[in-house]
Amino acid sequence: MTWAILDIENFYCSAERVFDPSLRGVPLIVLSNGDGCAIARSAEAKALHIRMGAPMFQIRDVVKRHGIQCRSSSYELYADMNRRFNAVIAEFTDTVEIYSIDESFFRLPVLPSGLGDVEMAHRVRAAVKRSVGLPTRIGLGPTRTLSKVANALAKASEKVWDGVVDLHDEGLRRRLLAAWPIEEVWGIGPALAKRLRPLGVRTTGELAALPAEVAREVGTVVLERLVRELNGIECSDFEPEPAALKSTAVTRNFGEPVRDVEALREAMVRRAVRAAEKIRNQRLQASRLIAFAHGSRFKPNAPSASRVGRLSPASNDPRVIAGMAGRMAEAMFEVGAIYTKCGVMLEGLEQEARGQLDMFAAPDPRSPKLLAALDEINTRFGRQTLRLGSEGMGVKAYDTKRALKSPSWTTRIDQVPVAR
DNA sequence: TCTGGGGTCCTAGGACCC
DNA sequence: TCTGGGGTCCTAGGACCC
Repeated sequence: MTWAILDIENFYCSAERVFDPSLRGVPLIVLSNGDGCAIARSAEAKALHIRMGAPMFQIRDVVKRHGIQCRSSSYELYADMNRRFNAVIAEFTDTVEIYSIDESFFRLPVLPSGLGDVEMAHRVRAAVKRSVGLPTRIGLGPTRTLSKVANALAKASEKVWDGVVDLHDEGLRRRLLAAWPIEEVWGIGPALAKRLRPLGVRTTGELAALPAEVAREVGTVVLERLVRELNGIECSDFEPEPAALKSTAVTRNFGEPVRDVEALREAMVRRAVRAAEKIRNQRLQASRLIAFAHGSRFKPNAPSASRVGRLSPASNDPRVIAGMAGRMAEAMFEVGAIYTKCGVMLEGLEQEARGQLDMFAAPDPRSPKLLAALDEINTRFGRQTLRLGSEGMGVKAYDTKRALKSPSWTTRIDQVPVAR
């Protein structure tokens, strides 16, 4: 069996280009929430040395000089494009594992077609290009980790490989891994690379040769498994079902810094309401709530505070969750402090209690119907149609800015592209 | 002036129990 | 001065991912 991973080239940029041809062939960057920094770059923008995560205020000159196109991120569009390309992969195989917004693992051989893996990979790429309009690369190997290395190699030398690398052949593998730096390997971050360097481990070939005990000592079982996988030994099975969400968070920078307790509480409540909505969508409830607020991490003496609370019984009721988060915001607020970000995290997620609720635990037996009505109204008429009084009304200075957002091409009927 | 958001896994250490 | 040996559960923090 073969592991394959398909990733979309410069995903957010490529997704923007599908519906806006004027963005094709020109340098393009997609910005983080609040239009703060570049989180996706087209090949042309990379050629102009725009770094991943570069803050806008630092690259403004280059952007202007070279006419680099900028877009705010449109997560609805990217999520929709993600559904589309996964549907195409699913035409070839019933073993698709969505790994991230722009990558999916799947297994080959896909169908008894008589074609080799590499040939099939090219077919999948062509189908995604034709049906969805997105450019891709595919890595193949006997384990997930090796397919990720193969994918990275395909990315690094586009011209040499034509978008598909297969690391099954041991000779080829030895040769390529010997020249591949460990920092580029899935699972090796800066800290691990730093600990491996003194041991003389700099290339992926050297990493693969590390004895298991040493790997475990330097890293953890995670590194030990990684080394095994580099040697072609599978350490993880195919996961047919997406794993249940264990925690979720809604955290945002403020559009304008916050200095008063009312604004902090209201912003916190808005995030809490959104977090509660997210877990209701998945029929989950939370047993732990963490609220935090802090100032700029680039400024000394910036405020930073958080509070942890237990939700007992577990809940997904915005009145409960936002109530607690709002009280926490008031409790952590310091007079004179300047806050630039706050957020709410929900943990200990479990399946929603179905059927009869505990009559002593449930504050209000009408709640399930009320929440269902809330979600239905907000789905039909738009988020925030029905809201808590404590959320406040209208757009506030602290709300995140998204000045450069493209139209909602695929998710708003009044904004679908028109062909003339 | 201006620097993203959202996840997972692992380990160590404390609390608590018998 | 002496003061066990586990087990489990929880939490905080580090490291990694995209």
